[in-house]
Amino acid sequence: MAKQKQRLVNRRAQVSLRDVALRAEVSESTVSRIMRNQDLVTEATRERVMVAVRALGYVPNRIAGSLASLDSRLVGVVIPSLSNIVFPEVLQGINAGLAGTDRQSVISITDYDLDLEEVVVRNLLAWQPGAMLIAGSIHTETTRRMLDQSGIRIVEFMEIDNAPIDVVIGMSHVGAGRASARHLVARGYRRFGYVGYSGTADFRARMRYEGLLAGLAEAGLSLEAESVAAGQTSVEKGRTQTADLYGRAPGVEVIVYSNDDMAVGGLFHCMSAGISVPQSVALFGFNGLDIGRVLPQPLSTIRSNRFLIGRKAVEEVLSSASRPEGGRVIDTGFEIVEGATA
Amino acid sequence: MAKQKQRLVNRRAQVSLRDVALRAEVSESTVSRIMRNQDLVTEATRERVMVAVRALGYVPNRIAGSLASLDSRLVGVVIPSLSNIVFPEVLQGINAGLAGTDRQSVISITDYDLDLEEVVVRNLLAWQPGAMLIAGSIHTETTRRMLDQSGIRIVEFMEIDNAPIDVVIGMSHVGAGRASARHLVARGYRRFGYVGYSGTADFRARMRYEGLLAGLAEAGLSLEAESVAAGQTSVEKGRTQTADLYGRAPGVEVIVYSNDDMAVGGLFHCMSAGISVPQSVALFGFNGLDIGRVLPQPLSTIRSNRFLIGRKAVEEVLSSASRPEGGRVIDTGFEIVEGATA
DNA sequence: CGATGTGATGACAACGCTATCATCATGCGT
DNA sequence: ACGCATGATGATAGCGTTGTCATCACATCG
Repeated sequence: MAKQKQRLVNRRAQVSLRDVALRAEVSESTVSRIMRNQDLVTEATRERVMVAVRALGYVPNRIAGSLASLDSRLVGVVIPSLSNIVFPEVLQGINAGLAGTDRQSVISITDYDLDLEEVVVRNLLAWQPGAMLIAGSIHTETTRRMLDQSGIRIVEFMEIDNAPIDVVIGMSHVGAGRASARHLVARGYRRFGYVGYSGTADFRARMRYEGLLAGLAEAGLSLEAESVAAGQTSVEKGRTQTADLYGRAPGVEVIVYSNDDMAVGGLFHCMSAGISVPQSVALFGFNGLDIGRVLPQPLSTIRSNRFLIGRKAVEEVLSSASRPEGGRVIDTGFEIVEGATA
Repeated sequence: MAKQKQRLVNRRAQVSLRDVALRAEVSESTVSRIMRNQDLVTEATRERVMVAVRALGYVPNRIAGSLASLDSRLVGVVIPSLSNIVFPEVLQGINAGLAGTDRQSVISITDYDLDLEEVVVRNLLAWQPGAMLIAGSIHTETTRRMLDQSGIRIVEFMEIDNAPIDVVIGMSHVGAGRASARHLVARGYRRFGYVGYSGTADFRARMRYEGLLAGLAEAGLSLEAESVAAGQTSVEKGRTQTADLYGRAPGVEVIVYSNDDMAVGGLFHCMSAGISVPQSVALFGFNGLDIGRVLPQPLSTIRSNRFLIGRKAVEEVLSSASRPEGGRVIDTGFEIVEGATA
């Protein structure tokens, strides 16, 4: 006689496959097939089962399904922030790529903190995602190892300045910084200023900054002044830092910004302070945000394509379950937007 | 003799609890306890197990864990869009509320489509979330029933103009529309124009619009002209629709916008076209976005608090696992921002 | 007319954990 | 020395699905 263990309480709560099967007088297998739209089921049976499904308000349990099939149909997404508009834009691209598939994204935020990123990646990996999309290619050693050893597809997106674990998608930020310098030097500017925000956390902003310096150095130039704010990017900081920098170094001919947010703030400062742009001082941003295009004076900047990056990242992981030999680099490029501020 | 079924391939892939237990020469129970930080384990044993965990690179499988414990520790989030900045702002609040807890949000986008919302809610419910946060309180009958019958905590956020399933958090958009009208009438404006975007999809914009009409009616007034663009909100549309409306009805004294994006576009149009604001025409927005504050001319608008809405929504569902009797309405209010454009 | 598909359904063991109960030393009071 | 908490660990039955094979009723064909 088998020993019977009895639970104190019945842990089962929800309507399950079994309930539907009992009600429709078929096996659980049949209900399962119908719920997954597999064929091989008679129309009459399907109808009978669906009646039971509707009557009971049955909703399949994907947690159980994922465990049984060893496939969660989840895609992990890791981004540093939601307050910088570029990341929601990437998310839109990811969303567009996932639309119509049966995959679901799970998003986590790192606040530009590599240690938090490590925690977040571990927690996401625990959900057995089929792929992981992560912003940037600078991680802790442990994060890299976890991602690598997971065996799933990994896309590092935004910048392509470093070696990939699997695939990187984006543009060269060092290249963009250098391109800014060359472009502005070619237009005759010689006295440069820089306005940015806390350089330590945002590696891409730092890469652009370094590309800028390198580009200036090629022409035998360097920055005359810079003003960097702490914390996250904002239009307001662009405004205050521009006031600060231009007050200290009114001789600069052009100010290069870490990004468009800051540059827009700079333009607003100039408009308010009666500083003519680009005659008295020229302004140059980065990102190519929509807002820059519709300003009274269109912003001169470099456009990257965040939506495309997100969509291509998804396309890449959906295209194959295995990693390409030796990694892959997908350059989505960038484009100088002439504008009217430089 | 027991019949032995053999799988064609070994479906097991990952390092599991069993592997760790074997290596550390303890039972699976003990490893499980340690991974969940339960006490009752000797320090020596814990150390031995952790060595094995690290050696094997073991990552717990939350799908299996959730199934066994009947608790996914997931919070479903449903929003209409990522391209309207207010939703990422709510997400930030949600993220802040969830930080430090062991819950993880899962986000889905509806594109302002109630049928898609239904699909998305069903798919999210399949993940057995412990709570669901959903933008708006207008849903299909089926969506409402699914949410209601799920038994989990449901927060409908953004507007509080309708009856809750469980809890609603936000502000009255009809009230905000009416407040705009009263405020502007009190300031002496009589000839009103309206600029917005496709009213059918964004119910909140429509509520504000109707509140505006109601407020104007109180003063015996009505809209002299309106210009509504199709599709999603953008600064650019604000600009083009303003040009359209002001061209057709140059006599309007004030233009009320569906939101700040559009209003900023309107201001840019006026700046470019040399229309003095607010002398020739006044502009009034809605949302209280950061950008409005730092414009050369601060935007007059109504501020809502999206971050707060997100954070409070999370606090509410974390505070209790059961729904309050008869529902609950949490008003986060709104505030008229005087600005310089009206 | 029996062999042989073929299409529809059922049975049941995984999947990797957690909850629950069982077990087994120890220490302690009496 | 004995009974009994107490603390640490083990054994095992689920959790709600899916994958795989088995079964069974018919139709088809040479």
